[in-house]
Amino acid sequence: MTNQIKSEDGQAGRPSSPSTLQTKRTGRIRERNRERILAAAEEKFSLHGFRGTTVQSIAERADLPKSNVLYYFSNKKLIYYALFGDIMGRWNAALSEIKPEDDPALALASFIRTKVEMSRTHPLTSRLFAMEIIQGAPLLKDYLCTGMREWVRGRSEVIQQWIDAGRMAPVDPVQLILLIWSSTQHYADFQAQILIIEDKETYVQKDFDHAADFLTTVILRGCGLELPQGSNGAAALDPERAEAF
Amino acid sequence: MTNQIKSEDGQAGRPSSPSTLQTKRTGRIRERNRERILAAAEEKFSLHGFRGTTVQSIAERADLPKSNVLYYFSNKKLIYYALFGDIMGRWNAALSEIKPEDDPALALASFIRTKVEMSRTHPLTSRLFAMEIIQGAPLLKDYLCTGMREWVRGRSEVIQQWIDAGRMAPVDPVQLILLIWSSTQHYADFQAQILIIEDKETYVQKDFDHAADFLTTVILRGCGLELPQGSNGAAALDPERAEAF
DNA sequence: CATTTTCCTGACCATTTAGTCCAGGTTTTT
DNA sequence: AAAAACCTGGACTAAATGGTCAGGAAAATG
Repeated sequence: MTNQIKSEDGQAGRPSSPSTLQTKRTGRIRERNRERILAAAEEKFSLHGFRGTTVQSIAERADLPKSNVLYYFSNKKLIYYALFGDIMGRWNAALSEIKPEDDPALALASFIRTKVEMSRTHPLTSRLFAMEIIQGAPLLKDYLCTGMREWVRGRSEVIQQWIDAGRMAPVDPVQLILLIWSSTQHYADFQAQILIIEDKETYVQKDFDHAADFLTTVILRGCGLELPQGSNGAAALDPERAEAF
Repeated sequence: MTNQIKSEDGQAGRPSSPSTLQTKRTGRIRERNRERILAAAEEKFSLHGFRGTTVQSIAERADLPKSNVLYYFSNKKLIYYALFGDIMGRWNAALSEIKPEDDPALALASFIRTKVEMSRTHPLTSRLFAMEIIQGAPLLKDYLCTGMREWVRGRSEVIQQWIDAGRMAPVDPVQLILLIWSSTQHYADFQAQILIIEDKETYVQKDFDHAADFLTTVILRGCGLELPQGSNGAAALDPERAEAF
């Protein structure tokens, strides 16, 4: 939440409101080009990692001369840093808090669905993050040590309370979070593999829905939970056979 | 830099039977150095990807001069290729077949456990594979198209038979395989993240056992399955509370 | 308008990298 | 002991890469 990786020139006045439109016209170009560079960088870094990506290739993708890229970001590392500043903020914003009084089934289902949706809408971000972690998180280590550890601790405490209250099966909360994390992340990170296995060219919305349904069904049932009738996520289970279990 | 890579599997240079001892003595050194180079390469490639890895760094890790590395593998790509040749073979060997007459619970539990175990014993391999997939599997594409697609198809057919026979809940078999794949793979690929979250320096055997127990419990239950009494994998569930579900 | 600020870029540089070549060396096999 | 296989330091090349910089173009400002 408040945790933001630094870098990223902070407020960077967006010319959004009509009042500031005139006063803050300076920087418009800067903003636009920054975005283009970061978008290109996300693509490249997520594909080849930090070392494997050249500034030149980012520049080409952004359709700018290399000099111009280095005018905005004085070196490669700064681009990388800036990217993660954006990313972690976006993630924190997307994943809502859970509270002890929430319904466990609904809360977990929502978590799963949001995460799958993020795999769909931001696959590059997901892969970039994965790359960074696989490489030992040299850059994110600090952030993870504070931000994410807190994040996980908070959620697992709530889950533990659900368990203590007998509202779900007693499973290790941290492991549960990891399970949801990995299984959802997978749809973005291992897209290539999945597409090959399923013999498809691309994912469509339906595929993600199907995946989310499946994960919700299995994981919730695995936690001794069931979605309230009519809730989203029960579609994966064939009602004919479902009652047998 | 005194630390060098263990030759790992050792099947190569070991004079196994007296009969082959004489005939295949030539090439012993070749074999040994090949192994060393490949082990070093696996480490480096899994850390920085293909582009991000230099031949020099591989040579240093293998404690050999660069000339020697290039004497064995005339270019970088050949090292990378050779690695995957080894890897896919090892994987296929490790993951046993499943048959319709097997017990679903036991078979899935075994699959999960083997896969977690592979995350423990071959984390580098796992990460290397992950990297390759994230990058779109430029090299593995062909293999995946034949080998892995077949592999998945075979397993999912068996799972489907289990479902049709009413021996487990009706879930999408392919999705189930993906779920097991991702959740187990995760312990190797995202090791850095997990260690940070759990505030540990390294994994120990116990951690992997715990993870395997958890996954077995949740996924099996998610499939409407239960391990026969006394089987491995039930330990994660507190028996006090277990009966409530 | 003139001037100041912001933006842009081609040319340039030092370093790294993959890969070649090879002559002379060592070790192993026969 | 000869032959075959293996090893290696170093010198070299051609391409690439990260990064610098001076000076010019465009835009904002007064």
